[in-house]
Amino acid sequence: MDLFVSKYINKIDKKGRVSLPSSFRNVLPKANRNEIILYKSIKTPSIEGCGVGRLKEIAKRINNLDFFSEDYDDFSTSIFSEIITTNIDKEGRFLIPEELKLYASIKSEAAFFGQGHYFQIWEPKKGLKNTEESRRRLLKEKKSLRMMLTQQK
Amino acid sequence: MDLFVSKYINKIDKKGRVSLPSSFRNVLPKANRNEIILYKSIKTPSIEGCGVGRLKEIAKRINNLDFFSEDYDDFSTSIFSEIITTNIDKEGRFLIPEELKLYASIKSEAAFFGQGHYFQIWEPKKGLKNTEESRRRLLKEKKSLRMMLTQQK
DNA sequence: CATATACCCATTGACGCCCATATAATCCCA
DNA sequence: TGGGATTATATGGGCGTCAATGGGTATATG
Repeated sequence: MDLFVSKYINKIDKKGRVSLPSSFRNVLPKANRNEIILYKSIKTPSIEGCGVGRLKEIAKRINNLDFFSEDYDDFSTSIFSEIITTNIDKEGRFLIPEELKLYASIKSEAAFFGQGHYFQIWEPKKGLKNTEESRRRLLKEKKSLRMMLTQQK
Repeated sequence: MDLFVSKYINKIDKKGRVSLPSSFRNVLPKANRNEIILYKSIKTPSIEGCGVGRLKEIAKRINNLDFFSEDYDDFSTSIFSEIITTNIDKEGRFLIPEELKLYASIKSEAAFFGQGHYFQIWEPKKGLKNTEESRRRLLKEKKSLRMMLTQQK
């Protein structure tokens, strides 16, 4: 499986280390399996992360925005200037930078949420609450969620 | 046969393992025959499952949504973070995650119901009851059922 | 020199792999 | 075509490996 899926809650130890879930590590290309990038989510108080390869994809997405719009500057500033690369140790752990932990209110535990081509890191309670709210919003339009899950190609 | 059909009731052993019915295993592509995805059914207290190929389809569809829209986040959160991949061992068994067992009230036995391109896993009694109710609902609209069953292509 | 970070080692529990058996389905040949 | 032989499926259990976690120590960096 080459997608970030499922959710995991891992502990942050005294040294600030936390294990990147094993299934997430396996999504990273074998070449750069010891490095990920992290940045503040634009829309939620969470951290987003992915392999370094995904940077190009993000750049493309932002490039597709209207160059002269306010959004363009806002997104490129918010994302690119805030990106932090982190190393993963031999045991599969990494350090969440203090600034990002503050942004996401993360203290002793980190909840990892698969998002397909990237993942999010939440303070566990906030993350679960966010999942519920997302689902509630979507269920208001049952048809679209069903379609997404059951449609045949 | 490349569809999930028929129903089976299998036991869950001490370790939590349960056999995926052989005919279901044969529906999975030989390439990814050792992995399936599971998620909570939207409309019923049951688990739905299918091969990983379907997940990639879903990923593609979500990826085509506007990256910066709220829908994008809602879909990827509700789907990717809720999906769980499980491995199938050499004997054709897999583990049903605790959270999903709770959701479906599954304890010692699991009932598998073929649903064509996917399948459902139920607590046996609930599953059979659901089948009856489904059929009863259909019979109330005999006309449409007749049409469905007798129509020639 | 002080703090932060990487590396190494250890522990625990969960999971995957292997082997075994009983029942059911299929085959195969006289 | 009957019936024994072979294969497949569902199920049980032992055991090694890996993931998550904790901690000691070396190293780097300012």
